[in-house]
Amino acid sequence: MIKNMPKILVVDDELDILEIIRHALNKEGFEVHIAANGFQALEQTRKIKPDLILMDVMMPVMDGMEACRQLKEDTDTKNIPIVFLTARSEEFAELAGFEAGADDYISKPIRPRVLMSRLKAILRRRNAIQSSSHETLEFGDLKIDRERFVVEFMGKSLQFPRKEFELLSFLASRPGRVFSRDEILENVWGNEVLVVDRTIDVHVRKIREKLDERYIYTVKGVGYKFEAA
Amino acid sequence: MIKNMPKILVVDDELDILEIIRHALNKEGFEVHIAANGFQALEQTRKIKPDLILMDVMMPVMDGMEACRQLKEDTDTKNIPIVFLTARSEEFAELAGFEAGADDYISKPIRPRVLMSRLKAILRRRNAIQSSSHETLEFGDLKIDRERFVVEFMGKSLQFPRKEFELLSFLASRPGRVFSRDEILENVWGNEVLVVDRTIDVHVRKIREKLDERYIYTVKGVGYKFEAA
DNA sequence: TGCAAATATTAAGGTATTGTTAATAGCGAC
DNA sequence: GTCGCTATTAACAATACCTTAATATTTGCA
Repeated sequence: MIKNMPKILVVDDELDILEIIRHALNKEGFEVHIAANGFQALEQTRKIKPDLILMDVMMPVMDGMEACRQLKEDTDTKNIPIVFLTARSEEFAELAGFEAGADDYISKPIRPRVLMSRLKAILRRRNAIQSSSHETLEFGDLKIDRERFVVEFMGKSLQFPRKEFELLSFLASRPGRVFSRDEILENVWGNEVLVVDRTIDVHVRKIREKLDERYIYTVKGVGYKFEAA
Repeated sequence: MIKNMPKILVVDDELDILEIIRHALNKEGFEVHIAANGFQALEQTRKIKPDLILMDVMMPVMDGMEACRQLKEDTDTKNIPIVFLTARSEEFAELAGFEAGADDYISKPIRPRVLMSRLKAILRRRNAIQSSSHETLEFGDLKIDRERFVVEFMGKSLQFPRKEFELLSFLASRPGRVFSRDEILENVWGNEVLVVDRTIDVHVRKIREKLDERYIYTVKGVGYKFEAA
């Protein structure tokens, strides 16, 4: 029902600013979490896995720069974009933030419109279709074109629904390898899905129909695999 | 596997800023060389033939403007794009910079994402210009003339509104490739627009009307694609 | 063989995504 | 200013999709 809105962690020691930003972001539909210093930011980040962190540079306990550095060192968090809030004309701070791995910064005083458009621009970037998975997979008379989102089977071009395509594409990315339902859910549905695993069976059914009952095989008690033979 | 990364020469007399920029560019995979003034910049340029020069305007020994002028006079170096770093509201300096042959300038304070995207854009443009960036695209009875901003469809010449043209043109620039709405926003609307993504749908509607419901196809849950078939 | 567990299958409902229209705001030309 | 065109948004409709639940079938094993 409720769409999966981006989670944003806002970090600032000034409570009123925190509140203002929180409110503004909430209104846009973001899921907002807060922290009051760098240390809390680290904790929160590990807990909630935000899609983006908006962080003040100057803070007690642990400043933004240091928090940023630590987050960028951790494999689990280094890909989370970090946007710094800086006082105007803190040029050096900005450049240093850049070095620490920040993705952007926004000068105070904060203009809501600007804030929004920056955040959205950054988030948009991550929503680009993963370029790494753009190779087309070929197996005899089956071709999975990840660029066109099209499956070609025995000469015919088939439009697969998204989940079916992703599922097939995932399994076919490692032919022969058996994936458990849990692995499939992890990879095709994502981390926080609330889906019964019988759902996979249904998608498998549909795919098998379209592909003449070939390619996807059940390994009972284990999971599914893709096999070209 | 190691790609031939662009060489960038960074010229600034402030060593700490130089270091930070160097580090940041390195992280993006550029091969970075440095110089501390205009004179060194000339030397370095002749030696390493950088793909792009990022240069402060204000420097001792030889300022950026003068260095730029000299580089643009030399046949060997005049095609190397030069980007100036200028203090905020040095409008005059910017104008003078263009006169001196600069390709772009970036105002301090430097915004990381802006810096990167400008540099990449310039490098991209350079690569693109030689090949084919705004040639006219042809697909059977559809012709997209990017020079005249005109679409010819089944013999008739149609004047598309700007956004519709840009959208069609963008999708058609990589036929078959599916673009997510976010990618489309990023590329057609630009970096910092604040536009609801349903806007795309409306433009798509209008384009489809004009093109007889052909060419633009929806991939549900993913995005849109252009297909000539 | 028969039983239990795992997987298949089907159809139906709810939901997310897109389609479409119309209203509004903005911009430029005259 | 007014007219006309474009861009954007909002609101509603349409539909493709995903998921589930209920039931059937298969498989492994006692």
